[in-house]
Amino acid sequence: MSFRERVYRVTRSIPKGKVATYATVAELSGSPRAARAVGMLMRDNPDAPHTPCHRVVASDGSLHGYSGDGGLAGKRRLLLSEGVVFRGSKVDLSRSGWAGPA
DNA sequence: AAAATGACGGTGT
DNA sequence: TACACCGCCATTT
Repeated sequence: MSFRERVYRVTRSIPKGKVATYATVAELSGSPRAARAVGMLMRDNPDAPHTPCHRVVASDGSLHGYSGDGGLAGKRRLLLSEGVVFRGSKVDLSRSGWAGPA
């Protein structure tokens, strides 16, 4: 099982209507400081049917990138569509932030 | 095997 | 709050 396998697995486990930070995904994947590497893997999976990478945002709630359709704008719209609470151009992590399995 | 890259995070200015 | 710099990790060349 590779690091990426774990990352994708975590990404899939993010509840609908909530978002996880790259750092959180990295931590749940076993490498708390690998947020950067996580982002790379997300890029490889735009919006694959099994990996909702659009639910992964930066630590401050800001959206970084999105290789999927619509780019960041599309990503923001998608999250909004799932019920994620936005605060301006950033996600309200205090409300829609997901810190991992309860 | 080594160097370069990148959807990051934290700190400093 | 916004911008710049350094440090980190896994992947790719």
